[in-house]
Amino acid sequence: MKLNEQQQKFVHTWGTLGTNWGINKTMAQLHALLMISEKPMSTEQMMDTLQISRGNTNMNVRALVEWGLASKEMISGDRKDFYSAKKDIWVVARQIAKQRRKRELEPVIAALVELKGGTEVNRENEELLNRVNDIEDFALKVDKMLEKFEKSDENWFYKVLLKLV
Amino acid sequence: MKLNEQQQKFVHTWGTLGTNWGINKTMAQLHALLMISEKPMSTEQMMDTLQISRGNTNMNVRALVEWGLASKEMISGDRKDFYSAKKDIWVVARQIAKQRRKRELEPVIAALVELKGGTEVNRENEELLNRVNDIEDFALKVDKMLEKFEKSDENWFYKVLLKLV
DNA sequence: TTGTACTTTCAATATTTATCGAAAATTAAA
DNA sequence: TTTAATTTTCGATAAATATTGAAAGTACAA
Repeated sequence: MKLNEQQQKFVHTWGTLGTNWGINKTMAQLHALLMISEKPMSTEQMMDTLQISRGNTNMNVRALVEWGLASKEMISGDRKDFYSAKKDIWVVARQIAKQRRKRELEPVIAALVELKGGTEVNRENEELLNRVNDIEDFALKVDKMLEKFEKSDENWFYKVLLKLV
Repeated sequence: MKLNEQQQKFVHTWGTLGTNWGINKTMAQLHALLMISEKPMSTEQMMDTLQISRGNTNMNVRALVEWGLASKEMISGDRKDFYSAKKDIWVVARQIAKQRRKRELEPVIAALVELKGGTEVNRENEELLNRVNDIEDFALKVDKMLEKFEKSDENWFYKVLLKLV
């Protein structure tokens, strides 16, 4: 697939954004590419278009599948695997929220709970316990919110926004 | 400042968390340390406690100040600079939201707007324009939400949560 | 089976990011 | 001023992360 100038810019921009969000460039660029491609793409096509290696393509496209942002497709009459992306940004946002909750929030909550369990309540640990309690409380709230978001739709989000603003 | 076992664990945990959130380990550990310290700390004390170099300490403590997560304090009779952290987790969360909005969201919105501006509306770019519009729309909504969050307090957040869940 | 098209793995390499430590710059007391 | 204490900068180095490319693995048609 040969990209025109605007399409290249988009892929590039999305790649940079990914970097800022802790997603690696290749993964984000593959995602961008699949989002603007009308047909599912093969590994070869993706390698060609983005000028990256086979291994890199394979690893990152599978990461996308694991994140629920792309899916493997079979095209009859062809032995290759093809991939396409979820194009609905709300679905994408929810999948990302899900991953981040799992990877960034849950471990902290677990760690804080464990920390509290082993901490003696005395003058020396007072400040520590205050901090841990506050953070845990906050983390649990954010966790709940994300959980809700994961299960909701665009319409819900829009309503919430109206209430807030 | 000599940390007891629990305090060390806390600093360590917060450091790991920071890493997952794209904040470097030292910055997060310094923040944790200042959060559980009852008194403001000097560069020396922080270096000692965390076993890190002067340069590293200086750079990261200044990053904390820049993020609004710590502040410089003068202690009369001492020439050194001392630092202390915001201890209210709500304040901390809001400051982080502010930074992330500025660094991760605003550049995307700008890039998308620019991209749209230079894109010819034709069959070839149809998919691209759809994606860009959707993403822009979503990004603007999130941006609004974060903006609101930045200006609100714990109580507001709690109310919102009640409505949602 | 065997050969072929395709996918996956992984050690080597490159790139990016964080950290150190010593020199330079700044600040404030003498 | 001069001097000493302290902070900041920055090139060198280390650590972490991403990417390559070739070899190994898999699946499927003949």
